[in-house]
Amino acid sequence: MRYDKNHKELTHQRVVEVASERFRKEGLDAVGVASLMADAGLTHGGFYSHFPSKEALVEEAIVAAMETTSMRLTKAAETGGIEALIASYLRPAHRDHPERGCAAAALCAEIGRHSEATRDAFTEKVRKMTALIESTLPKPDAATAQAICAMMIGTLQLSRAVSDPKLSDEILESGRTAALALAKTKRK
Amino acid sequence: MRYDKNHKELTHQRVVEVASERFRKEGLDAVGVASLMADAGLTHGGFYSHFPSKEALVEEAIVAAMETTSMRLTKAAETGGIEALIASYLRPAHRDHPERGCAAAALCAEIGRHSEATRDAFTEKVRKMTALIESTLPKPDAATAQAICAMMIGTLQLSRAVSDPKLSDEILESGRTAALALAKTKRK
DNA sequence: TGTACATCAGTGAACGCGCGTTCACTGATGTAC
DNA sequence: TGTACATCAGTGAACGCGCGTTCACTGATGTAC
Repeated sequence: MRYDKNHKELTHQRVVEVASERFRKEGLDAVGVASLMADAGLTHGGFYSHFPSKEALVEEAIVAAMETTSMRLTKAAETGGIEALIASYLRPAHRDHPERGCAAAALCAEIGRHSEATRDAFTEKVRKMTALIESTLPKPDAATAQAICAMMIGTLQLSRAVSDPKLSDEILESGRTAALALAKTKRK
Repeated sequence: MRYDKNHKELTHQRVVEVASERFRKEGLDAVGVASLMADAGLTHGGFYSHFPSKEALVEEAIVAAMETTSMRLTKAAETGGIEALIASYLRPAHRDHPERGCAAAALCAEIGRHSEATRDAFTEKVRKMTALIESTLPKPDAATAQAICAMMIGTLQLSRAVSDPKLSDEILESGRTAALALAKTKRK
C-alpha cells in the first residue's frame, strides 16, 4: 500500500468529528455531505469511500458525541459525585455550546425520526448514560437514574430554545435543583 | 368581494393545522411547502398569499400546537390536578402520536435553531405552560413548575427516541413517578 | 541510492430531485344592473 | 329573475440552488527493482 496504514482511518475520524460538531450545532437535516467534507478539507466525492450513506455517518457521529459526553460525566462524577455530574451537565457553558455537548440534548427528537440502526446505537448509549448516573446515586435505582437523565436533557433543551436569557438561566437553575432533589430522594 | 368573507381565513387555518401535525411528526426541515399545500388540497403557488415565508407558517403552526396542548392540560388539571396533568402528558398515546401532541416535546431543539420571532412565540407559550403547571401545585413555585415542565419534555423525547419498547415504557413510568415526586415536594 | 510502478485516497463533473420563492394567469364567485 | 362584470383565491410553470449519490479520473505515495 502507498498511504500510511492508518492514513484513511485518520481522515475518517476527522470527518466523524467535524460531522459530530456540526450535527449538534445545526441539526441532522441542515448539514449536507458536501459542506461537511469541505469542512474536513476534502471534496464531497470521496465521502462514499468512507461511509455507505449519510445515515451511516449520522450514526457514527452520534455515537462519538455520546462517548465524549459519557467520559466527561464519568470524570465529573469521580471527583464530585452526582452533584458534580448534574452541575457539569446543567451548566451555562453546556447550554451555550451544543456543538461540544451532549448529542441527546441536541438531537433527541431528530434521532427518533431516523433509521433503526441509528436509534439502536443511540439507545445503547442512553443505557450507558443512565447506568453511569445510577452508579453515582446514594441509593442506586434505575428509575431515578432514568428520570434524572430525562430531566437533564429536557432542561438543557428548554433553556436553549427560549429566547429570554433570564428565563433560560432560571430553567437551568430549576433543573439543577430538581435533579439533585431526585438524586437524594430515598426510594422504597 | 366574491368569496365568502371568511373563506380565506378558513383555508389559512386548514394549512396551519396540516402544517402543525406534519411538523410535529416529521420535523420542521423535513416538510416542504409544496407537499404541505397538497395535503391541504391546494397547490404550492398560493402559499405566499397566506404567509410571507415558510418560517412564518412554522411560527403559527407551533403556536397553534402549543395552544391545543395547553387546553388539554388545563382540562386534565381541572379534573384531577397535577397528578392528572402529568399522567395526561406522559401517557403512551402521547409518546406514540407526536403529530397530535406537545410541540415542545416534538420540536424543542429545532425551535432553538429557528428565527427570533419563532423563539419569542415559543417562549411565550412555555411561560403559559409553566404557569399552568405552577397553578396546580400544592405549594405553587415557579422553579418546581419549570422543572416539571422540563422533566415531562425530556421524558417524552427520550421515550420516543429509544428503539427498545420496554426501555421506552420504563422511561415513561420513571418520568411520571419523578415528576409527581417533584410536584409533592415541600419547598422552603 | 534512484527510478519505475502499482495502489487507492481523494477529485470534480454529473445525475435526478425537491427545496423556497416569484409571478403572470385562470376561473369560481358575490354583487350590481 | 337573469346576466354581465369585477374581484381575488388559487394555479402551475419557472427561477436558482443545494441535496444525496455515482463514477471515471488523477495524482501523491510506499514499495520493488
